Amino acid sequence: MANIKDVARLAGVSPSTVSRVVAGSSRISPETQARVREAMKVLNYYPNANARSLVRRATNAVGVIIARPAEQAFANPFFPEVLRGIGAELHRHGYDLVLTMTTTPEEEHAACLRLLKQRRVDGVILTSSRVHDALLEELVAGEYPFVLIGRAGEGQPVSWVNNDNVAVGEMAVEHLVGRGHQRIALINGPEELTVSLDRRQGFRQAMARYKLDLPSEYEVEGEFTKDGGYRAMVRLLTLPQPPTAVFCADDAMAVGALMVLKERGLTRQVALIGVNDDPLTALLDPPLSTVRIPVFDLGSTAARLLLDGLQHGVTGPRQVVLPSQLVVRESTNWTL
Amino acid sequence: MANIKDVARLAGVSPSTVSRVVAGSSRISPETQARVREAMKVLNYYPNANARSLVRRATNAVGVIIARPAEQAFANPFFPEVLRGIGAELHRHGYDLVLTMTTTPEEEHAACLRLLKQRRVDGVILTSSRVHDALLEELVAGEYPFVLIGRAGEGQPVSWVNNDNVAVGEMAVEHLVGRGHQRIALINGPEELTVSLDRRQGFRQAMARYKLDLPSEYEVEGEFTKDGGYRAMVRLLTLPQPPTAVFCADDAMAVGALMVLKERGLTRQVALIGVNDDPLTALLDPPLSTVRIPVFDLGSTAARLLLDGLQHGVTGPRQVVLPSQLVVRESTNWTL
DNA sequence: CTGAAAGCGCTTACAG
DNA sequence: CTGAAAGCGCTTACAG
Repeated sequence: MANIKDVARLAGVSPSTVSRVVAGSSRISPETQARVREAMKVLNYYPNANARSLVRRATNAVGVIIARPAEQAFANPFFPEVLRGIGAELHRHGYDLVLTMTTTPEEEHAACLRLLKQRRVDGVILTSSRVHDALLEELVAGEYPFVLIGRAGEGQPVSWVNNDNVAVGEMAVEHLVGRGHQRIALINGPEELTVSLDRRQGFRQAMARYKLDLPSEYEVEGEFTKDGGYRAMVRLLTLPQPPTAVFCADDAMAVGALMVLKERGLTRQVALIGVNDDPLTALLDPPLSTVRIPVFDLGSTAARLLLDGLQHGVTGPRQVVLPSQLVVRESTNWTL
Repeated sequence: MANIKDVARLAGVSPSTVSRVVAGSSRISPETQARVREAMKVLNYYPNANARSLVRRATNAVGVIIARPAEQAFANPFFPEVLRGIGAELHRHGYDLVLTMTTTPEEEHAACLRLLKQRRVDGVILTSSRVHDALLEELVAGEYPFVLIGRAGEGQPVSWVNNDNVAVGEMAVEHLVGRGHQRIALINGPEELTVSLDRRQGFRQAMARYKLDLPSEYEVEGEFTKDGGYRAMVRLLTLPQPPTAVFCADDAMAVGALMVLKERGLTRQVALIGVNDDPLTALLDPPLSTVRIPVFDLGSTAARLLLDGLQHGVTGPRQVVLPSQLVVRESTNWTL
């Protein structure tokens, strides 16, 4: 493969000059530029990014970490879609995306540092946000550029992009109350995730606002999967006073919950609403109501925040909250 | 950040020795090893992968190209799942994954060469296979290590992993014939993709074997999306003799086709079978029959083939075909 | 078993 | 406007 010396020789200039032409430096005469470009084309020259990284101390690559138990990684359309958003924005700015999929927080931690310190990516995007996260503190302490999809703790100097998860919980409850429900339960995701905490907070706030009774058995926790939703719904139905409506903190869970209702012929007895707007849930019987999250935008915005820092030196933590939207379908579109 | 000289100084050895310890070279005395390891730990040393790549002429990174019109990229669970398979295998061997998403063949071509020649990834995995592909020829000519998910043309010296798409088409028809159908149509994907050609070939072969009439209007082509399936089904239903069963070359298309049937109350008049086993299609009404593709395994096998070449110098093109499996559900589980 | 030296392919002050 | 030189952080024959 041709290197910069080959090009220089063919063009009759020094390697420095070739480097300047590649970099688009202004102080090169048009004739020299033309000769160099011609030589580059003849030799089909691509500058070696690794050599360049070494001296520039920048790789033009961003690390993305998807942290989820393997089985769940992509069962849920959230991750592919967020990746698409990130990829689109990185691509627009000529950055490459180094993808790492991890299953435990420890693995995530190690992978992230390896990416930054060994692979030397210019920054990192984390796609899961946990409540206590040693990784965040290490990244802050090391002054590594990174953006979190989700949110950090109050006052932590971290850049993040989140959707309004508290509002998501509130919207769901408001909608259900509007349909006449009073006994409303929550099937929530793992409580070490901020997304679960926030949706629950919104749920509780709205329940309190409407002065609705909220027995502790009405809040069930499970995995962000069909199975998690299935098991949770089974438990809710064993209660002496089962709920008439259930807010599921994720569409996959809502699908699992729906399976229980269908098996027992209860689909029109218990209202069901999820979160995410997974494309296929609209086609279920009944079509699932949901709160639509701007997943692509979460990804592209995270990438944009990161690149603003890397390219334009935009400094200091920035936080962005994107709005979500209620989508009413048959699973809740009836009055108690 | 600490570099190899810092470690050497602290351990009281030369950089060469540190390098050998990092590489796990055998000819270093245990005492020296211990001192070096201690220094590495104290300084929290990570070797700079870019510097290493430069001299080793290997990056320990593999490029993965997902080539699909943006909207479809991940609507279909194929890509996330194949990525998971690739990622798992790469991770096991300490390779990083550089992900590139492209929309046109030209973009794919350029991105692929950039990855290999500029970013210097050690090899590439292509996840879409087209019928005439200039890229393949360039990769072969350049002797770049790569593996295709799908297949190349007959006799092309290319490594690939594919599922048995001809058998997929045959299985679908056999199943439908077993249920008493004679008027069977095909809703196929874009014909520039080998996957579409092969499924169609299987479809045709089986139709011929059973001596069934196959008017040209019974083969409709569309995008691998819900919309594509929707439009194709509408066309089939305008025929004077509409089919009693339809083989859709992809689950997303089958879902679109199902929407048409539901709108017209024809779900029990026309049998429907898809391909892929998208998790949610089992929950539709009626649950969709399908042919299950081992998508994760396609990804992990592709990565394994590539790494066999990179790590163990396994040379020469190799081809692997993975079996698919008929999954019968309500959408076809009735007799005409 | 260990070190000094050369070199991987670039970029970038410095000098002219 | 252009070039010679030093250096980015490693690895690896070569020598001992």
